[in-house]
Amino acid sequence: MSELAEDGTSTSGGEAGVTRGGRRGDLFDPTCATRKLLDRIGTKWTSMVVKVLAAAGELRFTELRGRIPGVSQKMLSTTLQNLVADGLVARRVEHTVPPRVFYRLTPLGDSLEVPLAALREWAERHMPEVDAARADVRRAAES
Amino acid sequence: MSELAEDGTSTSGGEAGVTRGGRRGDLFDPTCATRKLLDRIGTKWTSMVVKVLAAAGELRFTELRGRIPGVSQKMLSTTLQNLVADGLVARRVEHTVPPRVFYRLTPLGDSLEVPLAALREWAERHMPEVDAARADVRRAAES
DNA sequence: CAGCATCCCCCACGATACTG
DNA sequence: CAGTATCGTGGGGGATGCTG
Repeated sequence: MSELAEDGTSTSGGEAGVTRGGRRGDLFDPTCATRKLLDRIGTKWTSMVVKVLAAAGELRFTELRGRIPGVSQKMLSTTLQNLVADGLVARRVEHTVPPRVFYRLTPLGDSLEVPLAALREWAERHMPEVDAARADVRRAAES
Repeated sequence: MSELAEDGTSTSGGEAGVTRGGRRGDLFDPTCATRKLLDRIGTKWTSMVVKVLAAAGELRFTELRGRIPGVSQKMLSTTLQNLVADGLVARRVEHTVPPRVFYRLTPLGDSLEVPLAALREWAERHMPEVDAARADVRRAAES
């Protein structure tokens, strides 16, 4: 297994620093697959959508909304579009009146659910410790 | 980084008072330990720092910088502070001239590395499929 | 060397309104 | 019902300069 796969990116160098005047279509990409993935699942609702779909199998837009408290329809829509574009979620439309749209995980999405579930388990198991550590630091900083 | 200090504890004279703007009804989902975690590791450099520290054991600030292409001093500093505050990274200072500061994973941080590595493996294995799906969608949208 | 302080840009996200 | 279009904002994050 290869580790440290990321190449240099050459952030410093001749061609960087165009940032200030405004640049078009740049690619700042370090080709780090993990970071790209984390950028995706790190967006606020993505992991939750995946989780809910993994648990429920197939859901309609509104059902999804109902199971994800606090999400706006815009963000749910955007999140789903991204997931569909990424090939993680399949979208099925029934052209009735009113229309019904179903979402479910693709096999790829299902395979992502595995490491994601592991992360969830870690979170539920260890986040209390993290919070305790934070509280600790806060107290130390105040005195 | 996300917030986390919703408890006021305004030490009169301190700098609490996050109340500006007044957010109502936050704290929705009970299952969002995961989301909090993803907010953390979803920040641009966190997972990379954890990875590098997991591989190297203990590193100084500059060494860390050298192994994470593209990171700015400010963001590395911020990231490390958060990781230390979260109890995932330990900070050790040698009060010499010039000073030397070492960072290494705590046992807690090490335990996080496990699911994180699983996620990395998924990414390296399946991100090509994700990218292919994206390209596919693009082509479909163009015609 | 390690790291704050400052400025500023960009974009994820929320609220609201409208459509097929 | 299942979205799109538009506007506004907070804060993540890059660049640069200064300090102990």
